Order: sequence, then C-alpha cells, then structure tokens
Amino acid sequence: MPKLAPEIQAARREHILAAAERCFIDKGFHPATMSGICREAGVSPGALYTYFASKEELIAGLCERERDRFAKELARITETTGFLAALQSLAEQYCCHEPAGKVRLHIEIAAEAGRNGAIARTVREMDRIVRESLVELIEREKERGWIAPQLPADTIVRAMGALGDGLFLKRAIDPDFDPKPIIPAMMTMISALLAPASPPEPVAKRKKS
Amino acid sequence: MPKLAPEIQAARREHILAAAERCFIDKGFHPATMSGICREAGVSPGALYTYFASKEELIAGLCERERDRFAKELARITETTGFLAALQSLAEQYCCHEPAGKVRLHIEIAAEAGRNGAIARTVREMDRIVRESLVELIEREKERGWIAPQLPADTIVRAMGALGDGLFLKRAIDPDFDPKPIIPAMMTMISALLAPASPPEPVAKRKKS
Amino acid sequence: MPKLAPEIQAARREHILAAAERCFIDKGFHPATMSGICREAGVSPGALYTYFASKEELIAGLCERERDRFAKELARITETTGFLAALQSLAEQYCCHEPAGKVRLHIEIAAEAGRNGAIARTVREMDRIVRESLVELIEREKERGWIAPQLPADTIVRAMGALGDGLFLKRAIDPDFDPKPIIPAMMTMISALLAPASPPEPVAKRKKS
Amino acid sequence: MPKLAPEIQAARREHILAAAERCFIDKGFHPATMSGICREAGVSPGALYTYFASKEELIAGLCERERDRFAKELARITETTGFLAALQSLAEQYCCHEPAGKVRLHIEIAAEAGRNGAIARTVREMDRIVRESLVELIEREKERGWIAPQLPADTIVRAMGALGDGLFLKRAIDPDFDPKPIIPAMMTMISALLAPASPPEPVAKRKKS
DNA sequence: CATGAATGAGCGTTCATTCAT
DNA sequence: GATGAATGAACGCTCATTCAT
Repeated sequence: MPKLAPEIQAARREHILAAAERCFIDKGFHPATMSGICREAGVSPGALYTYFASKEELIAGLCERERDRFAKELARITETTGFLAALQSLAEQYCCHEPAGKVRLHIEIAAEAGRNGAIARTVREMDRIVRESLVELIEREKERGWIAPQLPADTIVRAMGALGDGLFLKRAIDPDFDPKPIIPAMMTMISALLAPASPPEPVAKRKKS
Repeated sequence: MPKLAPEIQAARREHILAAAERCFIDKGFHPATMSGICREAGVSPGALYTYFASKEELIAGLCERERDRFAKELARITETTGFLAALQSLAEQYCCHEPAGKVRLHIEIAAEAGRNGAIARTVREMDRIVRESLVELIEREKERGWIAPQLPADTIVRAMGALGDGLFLKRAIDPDFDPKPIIPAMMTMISALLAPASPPEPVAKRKKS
Repeated sequence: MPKLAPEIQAARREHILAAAERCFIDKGFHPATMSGICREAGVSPGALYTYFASKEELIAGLCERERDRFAKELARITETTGFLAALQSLAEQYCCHEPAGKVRLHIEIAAEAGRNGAIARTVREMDRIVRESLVELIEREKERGWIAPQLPADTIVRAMGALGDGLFLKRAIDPDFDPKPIIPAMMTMISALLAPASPPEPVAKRKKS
Repeated sequence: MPKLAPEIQAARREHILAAAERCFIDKGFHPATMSGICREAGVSPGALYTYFASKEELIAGLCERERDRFAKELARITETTGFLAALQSLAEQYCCHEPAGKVRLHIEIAAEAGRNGAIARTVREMDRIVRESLVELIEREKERGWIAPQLPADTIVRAMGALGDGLFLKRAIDPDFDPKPIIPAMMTMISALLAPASPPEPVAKRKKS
C-alpha cells in the first residue's frame, strides 16, 4: 500500500485531534479513554496509534495545536491593528466568547503542565509568543509617543496576562461567570500601566484635565 | 476498640488528607491511586474507606479543607489589618510563598471543578468568602475616606482576584516563575482601581503632585 | 464479667438468626454481608462472632433452625390428626401460605446444600424427619384398613414429597404463582397412590362404583 | 485482527459459557470469581469482557443457554413421539441421567431467579415452553381418545411439572439420591391424572385385568 | 463480654496498548 | 496501512474477620 499523501495524513491527524478535544473537554485528560476517542473519531485503535504513539503524545499534540492556533490568531490580530485594539480583540475572543469547554480545556492543560514537561514547554512557548507579540506592539506605541509606561513592556505584558489568565480560571470554575462587568475595571488597570498620552477611545474616560 | 474519640477521628482524617494531598500534588487527582495514598498514609484501604467513602469524597474533602484553611487564614488577616496590608499579606502568602505543589493542587482543583459539581460549589464558596471579606475591607476604607474608587467594591475585588488567580496559573505552569518583578505593576493597577487619597506606602511612588 | 445466663444467650442467638434470615431472604447467602446482618440485628460484629464463629456457621445455624422449627410444627400436626388431614395442613401451610421470602430461602438452602456438606446433612435430616413422620402415619392408616396402597409407604411419601418440593420451586421462581388450581390434580395423584377405601372427603370424586 | 467471523465469535462465547458453567457448578454463582472463570476458559479478563459485559450478564447468558438447549431438546423429543414416550424420555434424561452438577446448577438458577428479574424471566419462559409443548401433546392424545383426563391439560402439566421439579430438588440436595424407586409411584400418579383408555405400555402393570 | 476500627486479600472491572490478520 | 480482538497489570473498592480497648 503506498504511503498516504501527507495532506491526507495531516487531515486525519487533525480529525483525531478534534475528536480527542471533544472527549477531553467532556471528561478531562485522564478519565477520557482512548477507545472513547476512537469512537468519537470513527477510527480504530490501531489507526489512531499510527498517528499518535501514546495517549500522552495525543495530549501533547492537542496542546501544540492550541499553541499553533493561538499563535496564528495572534499574528492575524497584531498584524493589522494597534495595541489597544489588539488587546480588546483578544480579551473579547479569549476571555468572553471562547466556549466554556475550551476554557476548561486550557485549565486542564495548565494542570497537566504541572506534571508533564513536554506540555509545560508547549504552554510556556505559547505564553512566550503572546508576550513577545504584545511587547513588540507596546514598544511600537511607545516609540510613537502614544503611551508612556513607567515599567518595562515585558512586566506590563505579564501583569496584563495574569489578568487575562485569571479571568480564564474564573470561567473554568463557574461557567455562568460573566466577565463583562469587570471589563471597565480591567481597562482602568491597564490604562494605569500604559499611561496613554490621551484617553484612548475604547476605554472609559478616567480622569479629565 | 470502642468508639474513637472525635478528636482522634479528626486527626486520623487529617492525616489521611495530608497523605492524599502529597499524592495528588505528585500525580494529579486521577493518576493518583487509592493504594498509593494508603501507602503514603500508612493505612489500610479498609481504614481509609471508613473515613472517606470514595476517591471522589476524598478529593472533595481535600477541597473543603483548602477552603476552610483559607477562610481561617483570611479571617486572621482581615481581622487585624487594613485593606492594603491585608492585600499585601495575601499576595505574599498565596502568590509568592505558597509552595509550588500547593499552587498546582489549586489548578488541579479548578480543572476538577469544571466537571464535578460538588467541587465547583466548594471552590465558588471559597471565592465568595474571599470576595466578601475584601469587599468589606474596601467599604471600611472608603468610609474612612482613605480611598475613593470609581467602581463598585465587588467589581474591584473581582478584578483584583483575577490578577491573583492569574499569578497562580502562571506559577502552576512554570515553577520557576517569579512573581516579584510584576508586583509593582500589580500595585499600580490596584492603586488605579482604588484611587487612594494619598500614595499608599507599599506602592512605588508613581507620579508626583 | 459473669457468664451470660443461657436463656439470654439463646435469645440473643435467636435474635441474630432472625436478623440474618431477613438479610439472607433479601439478598441471598453470599451477597448478604455480615455487617448488614449486624446492622439489622443491632449488634456489633464482635458480639455476633461470639455467637457464630463464621458466616458459614451462621448459615448452618439458620438451616438448623428451619429444620427444628419444621420438625416441631410437623410433630404438632401429626400428633393430633390423621394422614390426609395432616397432609392437607402441611400443603396449605408450606405450599400456599408460606411467605415468598421463606420459600426462596429454602431454595437458597437447597442450592447451598449442593456445595456445603454440613448444610446438606441438615437438609437431609429435615427430609428424613418428614418422611418418617408421614410413613408412620400411612402405616397407621393402612393398619386401620382405611387405605390400601400398592407401593411401600416410603416410596409413596417420597413421591408426595417431590410434589410438594416442586411446588416450592415454582413459588420461588414466580412469586405470583398460585398453587391453588393444581390442588385437585395433586389430590387425584395422591389418592391414586393411597387407594383409599372410600373416596376421602377433600378429594374430588374420582371413580364411580 | 479484523472482525472475527460470527461463528468463531459464537464458538468463543460458548467456550466461555462452558468454562463459567464448570465454575458455577463448582462454587455457585456468587463465590465463583471472574478470574477463576478466565483461568478455566484460558482467556484474559479483557477478552471475557468483550463477550459478556458483566458477571451478571454471564450468569444470564448461561441461563439463556440452558433455556435454549432445553427448548431444542424438547422440540426434538416431542416431534417424534407421543405424550407418554416423551414424558418417559424427559424423566429419564432430566431427572435421572442429568449429571449432578447440572442439576445443582438449575437449583442455583432458581435461587438466583428469586432476586434477579432477568433470570426469573428466562426461567419462566423455559417453564412456559415445556408446559405448552406438553399441553399440546396431551390435547393430541385426548383427540385421539387415548386419554380422558378430568382436568384441564394445563393443570395436569403443571402438576406433573411439579413432580419433576421436586425430583430435581431432591437430587440437588443429595447427589446419591436415586429417583428410580419412585418412578412407579410417579407413573401411578400421572396415570391417575390422564385416565388412559387402556393401561399404557411403558407403565408398570398396576391393577390386574 | 462488647465494641467497632482496622486489616488486607481479593473482588469485578477497566483500558492503554499490541499485533495477527 | 487498517483492523479490532486480545492482553494483563492495575484500578477502586468490599467485607469476613480480628483484637486493642
């Protein structure tokens, strides 16, 4: 039998990852079973094991997929807009509109990262990508004189990242949690860090004069 | 072997919970085994099962213990100090000095809360306790005229909580993560929310006038 | 502590046996648990084990109790009446009015007897007692010329016993089984064995002349 | 290892059932262990569980197998002979020649039926099959004028069934029990129910002329 | 004598993984 | 390459029995 075309291989891999994601969201990494994932994907165990050598690798693959997806999305966003617009877009997408299942999956990944080096590395890389992208955006705005932060861009980004991650955690714990009421507070906090030259539009007017 | 004194029972329970905590930190809730916990606690399975009816109940018991410990610690802190001192104490204790294992355990609990109603309830209750305590402290400071926040105390507390939780998540992912460099940024953010009458001492002097 | 008065001991034993019977009827010998029996009897495991050295002995004790009860009841019946009246009384009591639970317990005992020598002995003894009692009654009637069976009394009794046991089995399998419609058929069969001098009253008129 | 041919699957199932039967006869349903059955069948637990989802299902499967076997055997017997020959054949086969283990197994099944609805249903169905077959045979003989029973065929069959079941029970209790001496008594009883037109051949000469 | 917490072997069952077809 | 039946170690949990108090 001739080797499968790489694009078919990749599609199959993606198909299995999608099925695995559904199972992992539903049950968590450890309670989810390989045969459940096979059923969900409509694939035999033998077939699955030609794409992923073990359950661990499947989990790792899923994490990498998340990282790549996020990186791509982030690139799309940062390419075309300024810092605050990007921030707002990210907040909306990941803290508000992201489906609850996905949110929980990310917490599951974080929990797994605590025990699994490969996953920890993937997650930290994802973190790094976000941070570097945002740092770059901040530096650009700084050069243009639009903001005048008193702290290093990296520190600012880390602090803002913590804010976003915290919202994620809240949503994972309580699927009914609504982040909207907190957004003004977040904007206040972020503005304080950035010290924008003039009140940026999407942020509530904070102090006149 | 007549009925054990309640305090001995409680001590035994606590002893098992401590052993379970070590195992859960080491391996996670699902990969950790009951017989591993028994070994760690130096207890037979039968004995363990007189204190906890199932693995699930053991996990739930651990979460409740965390909630109670935290509530107690929080009460101790808030009783004796003002808002900012309390905040600093909490941040130091839970975001900085908390051992990495404990931090990961809390993320594990959060992941589990996504699928287990009993645990979700415990975690949300823990959250509520923290929020209510801090809201009360804020209101007190407001009355005294020391701060003049523009947003409802509850919103502020939630935003600050997200910040703290985000730091937790970072530490779970990366045990070498050092929250210290971000603390000034956090203080800036919190100050912006609280609008203190005068620059509070523990915060870096940020802008004259 | 002075030895307990024998009558108290016997009462306690009986109390435990009664509780065990309820449990065994409810769940069967093997699925029923010693702690369930303790709960039902309101007795601690330690106390139970001073009366019965093992679960097996408890089961054996229950079987012996059934044997003794049945022997006593049989003696009462055969003492005061003739063969057919005794037969009718026994049939009514054990094939019709005996509660379904008891009936099932006897089948449980029979099943256990197949694997447990002590119980088999008890059950066979019970059988022997019934057979000897009835044989004696038959011989008495024969001497009086009221019946003229063509087969040995023991054979007759065994055949009749099989009939009774068969009804037992049916009731165990189907709690709604009603033995009443079969009674005329049984009477016909038994009459055929006994060849009574004149149509016995409770039996349907069978052959003219 | 692609999909096994259905006949191989069925053979494997049958192989496991046979092993289970040996274990259940040896120890009873509840004391017999799944790993014992696996050992007896030369099969791993996982393999067994692909054929039977639980111990309960294995027991149910065994009961159904008994029902089907018996139905088949019964059909074979009733197809080719008249009522009395069929009866004699059944009595010989099931009351006399059936191995002691099988007999005990049937009592075990009866005991289980008292607590397990699925098994009770199977057993009652088995009963029904026997009854209906024999009722049909009786009706046929009646039409031919060979017998002239005074009672409904169903009642007669039930009474005769009780007789057979009673013999079963006796054999289960006492493996040395020899049903042969009772057979003349049984034939007398059955004859009395059937009222055959002339002394049927296979029955011992009972009354001169 | 009674208590009931403790024991620990062993239960029924699961499931990541393999490999003959 | 795909299949899916098979493996078997290991899981969570039970319960007859014991014995320190």
